[in-house]
Amino acid sequence: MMFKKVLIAEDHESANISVQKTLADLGIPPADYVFYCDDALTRIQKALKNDDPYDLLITDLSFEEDHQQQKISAGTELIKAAKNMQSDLKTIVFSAENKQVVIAALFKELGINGYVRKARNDAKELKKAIDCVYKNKTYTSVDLRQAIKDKNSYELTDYDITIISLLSKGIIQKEIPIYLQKNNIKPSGLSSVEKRFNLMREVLEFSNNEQLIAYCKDMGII
Amino acid sequence: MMFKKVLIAEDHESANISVQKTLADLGIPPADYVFYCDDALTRIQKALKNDDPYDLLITDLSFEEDHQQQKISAGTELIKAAKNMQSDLKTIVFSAENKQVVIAALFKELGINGYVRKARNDAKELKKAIDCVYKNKTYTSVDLRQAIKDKNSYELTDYDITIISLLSKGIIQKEIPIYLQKNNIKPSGLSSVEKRFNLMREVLEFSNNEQLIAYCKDMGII
DNA sequence: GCTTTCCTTACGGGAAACCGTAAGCCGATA
DNA sequence: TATCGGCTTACGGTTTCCCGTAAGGAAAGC
Repeated sequence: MMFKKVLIAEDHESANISVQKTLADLGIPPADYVFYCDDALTRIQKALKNDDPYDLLITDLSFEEDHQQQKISAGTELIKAAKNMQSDLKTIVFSAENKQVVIAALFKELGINGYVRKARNDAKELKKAIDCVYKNKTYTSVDLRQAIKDKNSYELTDYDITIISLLSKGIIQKEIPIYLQKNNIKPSGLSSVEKRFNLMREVLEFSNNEQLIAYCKDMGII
Repeated sequence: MMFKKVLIAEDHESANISVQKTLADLGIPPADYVFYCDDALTRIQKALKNDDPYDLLITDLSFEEDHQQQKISAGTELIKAAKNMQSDLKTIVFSAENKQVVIAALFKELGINGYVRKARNDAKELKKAIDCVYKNKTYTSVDLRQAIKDKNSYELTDYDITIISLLSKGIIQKEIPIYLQKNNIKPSGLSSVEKRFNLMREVLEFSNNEQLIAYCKDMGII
C-alpha cells in the first residue's frame, strides 16, 4: 500500500526528525536515518546484500563537513552512487536549494523522482511527494513549478558558461583567449569572446557583465 | 521546573515540527507555534493582555515572503517588537545564519538569550540552549565556524554594498553618481566611486569587478 | 585667525572594453 | 574546381574604465 523501507540522509538533526515524523504520519514503518552520505551508501549496500533493499531514499543536497572524513560529501554524489548500486531506487530530494537550473538537472541527469524545497509547507509537500512517487509519478514543489515554467530564458551554452566562469574568477576579458587556447576550446579569438558576451547581454537585456555574473550566480549557473 | 509557555516562530513547517518535538522531549507543555512574525507578535500581545505571558520565544531569523502581506518579515524585527512589548521575554534564535558578526549583534543589540545554528546536532543543541536559558545563562552553539569569514577580515561598508548592488543591477559605473545623488548618498563623485572599487579589489586581491560581484553573491552580501 | 589633515572631487593620460566592418578560413554543394 | 554561406578572426574608432595627481572644501587643532 505504501513504501515499506525508507532511508533518510540528512545531516541536520532537526530536519531529520521532522522527516521521520512525516513518514510516521503516513503510516510508513520507522525509517532508517543517517547523518552522512557514506553511511547512507553503506546501508543501501547492506540492504541489497540481505535481499531487502530500500524502497525510497529521501536525501538532502548539501552536507556540512566536520571532523568525520567522508568519501561522499554531497547529495548529488550520493544519489549517483546509490542509483549505480540499485538503479530502481526511488529518490526524493529534500533541500533548501532554490535554483531552477540545479533542480532541473537533478531530474534530468540523476533521474530523481521528486523534489521538495525546505520552505513554508515543506512537511505537507513532502507527504504529497511521497504519495506521488509511490504512484510512479514525479513531484516538484508547487512554488517551483511556476518558476520552471517561467524559465523561458535564453539558454547559455557550455562555451558561454566557460567564459563567464573565467571572468568571475578574475581573468580579464582580453586574457580569456589565452586560457581558451590552453584548453583547446574554440573559438578562442578575443573577438569571438567579445561577441559572445555582447550577444548574452543583448538577449538577456543586461547592460554590463557585472549584471550577467549576478544573474548566473542567482540561477546557480556558476 | 522548566518553561511552561513557549512560542515558536518559524516559517518552515518541518523545522517548526522538530522544535515542537524537541520541546516535548523536555517535558514542556505543547508550545504555540506560528509561521509568520505578525502572528507571533499578536500572540505575545494577547498573552500579555490575558495576564498569561510567554516564558520563551524560539524564532528563526529569515522568513520567506509569500502571498500573505506581513508587517514584520524578519526575526530581528520580531524580537525587537516583542522585547518592546515584554522586556523580560526570553529569546532563543534558531537559524541557519553562521556569520559571527551577525550573531554577536543579536546578543548585543537585541539582547537574545541563546543562539542555535541549524546544523548537524541542532536538536541536541536546542535542548541545551533551552536548559541554559532557563537557568538565566546565555547559550551559543559551539558549532559556529567562520572558516571563510575570518579570511576576509575586511568588512564591506554599507556604501560599498550600495555601489556593488547598483553595478550588479546593470547600472554602469559612470552613471552610479547620478543614482547616489538622487538618494543623497555621499560621496557621490565618480572619482570616489572609482576609488572605492579600486580599494575593494586591492584588499580582496581581485582583478576585476566581475570577480567582486561573484564573491558578494557567494557570501550572500548582495 | 591660520594651518593641518582628511575627505572629496576634477582632470587627464593610458588601458581595457565595446562594437561595427571587413577580411580570412573552411566545409558544403553544384 | 569554383562558389557560396557560415563561422572565426583581425582591425579600427569610440566609449568606458582605470588610476595617479592635484585642486577644492570642511572639520579639527594650534
